Amino acid sequence: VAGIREVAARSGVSIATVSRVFNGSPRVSEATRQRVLAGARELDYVPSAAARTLVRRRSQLIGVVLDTGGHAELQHPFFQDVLVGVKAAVGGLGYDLLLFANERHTYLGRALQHRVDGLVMLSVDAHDPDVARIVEAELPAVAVDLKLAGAKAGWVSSDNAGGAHAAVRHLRERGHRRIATIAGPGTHLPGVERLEGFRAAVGRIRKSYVEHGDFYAESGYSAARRLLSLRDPPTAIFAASDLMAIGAVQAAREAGLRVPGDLAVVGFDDAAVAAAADPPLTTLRQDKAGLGRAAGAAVVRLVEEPGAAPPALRLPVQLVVRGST
Amino acid sequence: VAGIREVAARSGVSIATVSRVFNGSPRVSEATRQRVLAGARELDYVPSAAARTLVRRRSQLIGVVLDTGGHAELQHPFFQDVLVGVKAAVGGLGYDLLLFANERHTYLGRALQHRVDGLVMLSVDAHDPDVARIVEAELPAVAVDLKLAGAKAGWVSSDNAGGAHAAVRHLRERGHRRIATIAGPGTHLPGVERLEGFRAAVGRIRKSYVEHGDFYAESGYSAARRLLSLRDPPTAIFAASDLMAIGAVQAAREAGLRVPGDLAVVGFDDAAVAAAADPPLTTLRQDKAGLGRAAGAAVVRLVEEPGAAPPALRLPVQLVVRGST
DNA sequence: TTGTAGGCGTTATCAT
DNA sequence: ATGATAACGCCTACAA
Repeated sequence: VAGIREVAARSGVSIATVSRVFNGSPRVSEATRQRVLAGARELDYVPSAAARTLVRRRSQLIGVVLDTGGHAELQHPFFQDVLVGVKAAVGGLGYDLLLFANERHTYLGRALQHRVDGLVMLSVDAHDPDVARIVEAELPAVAVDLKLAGAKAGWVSSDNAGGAHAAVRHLRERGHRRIATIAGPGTHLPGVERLEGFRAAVGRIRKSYVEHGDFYAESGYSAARRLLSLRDPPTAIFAASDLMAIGAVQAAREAGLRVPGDLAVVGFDDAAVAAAADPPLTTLRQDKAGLGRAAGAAVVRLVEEPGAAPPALRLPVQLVVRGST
Repeated sequence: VAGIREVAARSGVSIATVSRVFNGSPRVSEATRQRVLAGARELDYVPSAAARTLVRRRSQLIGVVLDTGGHAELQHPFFQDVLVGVKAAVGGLGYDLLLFANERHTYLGRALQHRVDGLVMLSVDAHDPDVARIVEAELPAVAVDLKLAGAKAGWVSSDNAGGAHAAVRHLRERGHRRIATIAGPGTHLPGVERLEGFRAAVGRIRKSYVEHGDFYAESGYSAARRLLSLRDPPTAIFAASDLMAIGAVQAAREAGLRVPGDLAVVGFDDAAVAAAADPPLTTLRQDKAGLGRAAGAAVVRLVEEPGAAPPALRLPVQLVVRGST
């Protein structure tokens, strides 16, 4: 609880000098610098972030928004891995993370309140008016899986369409012709793009071969049940997430089908469950931590480099063939 | 970017009055209150957290420490669920979370720098001298799975011993007599307590039936291989985590054993993988979000109520019987 | 009920 | 190279 004045007194200099030392100013003699540093250490002095923020108008904080009003919010394992990446990237660059928990204000309001230098948005609705406000305010912001675009706003995402394409190609090679998909919600970029990629890859497709889910297992289960009860059921299913794929496998089993014998299933994500599932899931691996690192590094660049171009980054995805196909 | 003075000017009052309005002071007439509120809304005014922190000496921030220097830090799925709980609890009470990412200082240093009101510690080493400093400093702190004890420091954890006991009882009922365990690291409370509970439940036990792992799958795999290569191998294994249990199942399989036919396996956590695994894992369900909520609510109580007693909380654990036993 | 003014702990400008 | 000192945006006695 020692302040700059105590340190100044103890080392026999003015507070201005102490401040200079802690800000790496070259205008300090090596002798005094050492003296100040020593005094500071003895008093366990640490500059107050609040005071600094007030005068510098920068907080060295990156805000993280992580809540979809509705569903299980940050429950999906995907977010944890991305968060790990964000943390690693911004931490290395001297920033800490502010995880908004208190829901009193709009995103912009909370950001301004804490004067965060930038924002990483992990699970927000594309049509949320709050998001638009952030872009307008030109607060540095990078979204994951959402095409934020603005002077200071960018995005990072996986190659969703390419992944879907690879899934279809893989299933084709395995001899499948009747390939259906359990797509994600049309409100999310991955949902949309994986479906588009799928469509482009299969060519003309009967409408009944496209079902929708919400990325969680339960929805994959019911979607698969609908697909399997068609008069001409698919022999392969491409699910837009591993959890939905697992739900689909379960539905297949209950219908007396063997996987991959009677039905092949491909997921997306390569979440931890994928490898442990029965059978181990063939899936498209996203570089989740990589997305996080990219997002984190990008906001910081946006914050620190005046003319930096907002990111519009696509990370590659990798087909991991396991037992479900 | 509007400050309190702009709002004051716009609504024709002094900044003191604006401040009173935003702090719920009763010494403001309803008329002016409305006028001020209106003005503030028009200007999108939000009080600066930095300025507030400076004068109030409280930040409305709860710090979260989440890194074990070594291993995959917050990689384990357990932490995500706990974090969800913490976020929900503190958010509802008007606090936000500060996730330390920048590793320049000690925990205490970072806490003081940001003037966080309290700390939730999710994955720290019991012997870390930094932790001791926090306790001494009497900064409100609650740890998960670590028996922090001090005037303002407490802890929450699951009923590890009870869970281990339930696992053994369950295996006994299934007819098993040769029961081994893959314990967690002796440096972590859950590792120690689950092993103690196991020992107490089985009575005398041959030393070779106790192996150690680090909670992750790979370590469970190798531990199980050692157990299965004994001249008198166990017919059942209690693993201190689901991931290790899954590793054990894999080892059994490679040894040509069927689960649960030749070898029964019980895990701990009920992580998402448990239900999806092959076979679905019998395990002890921890209320992970509950741990987080308890920790979050407890720190806030420690912060807001001067005489509050530090928590020393044990949450119940539930046996979930599935296909692996 | 409302306003004035000092201070919270720093940084940064101007002097010296 | 170092020292005064005015902000930074807000809260809170103390006055009115």
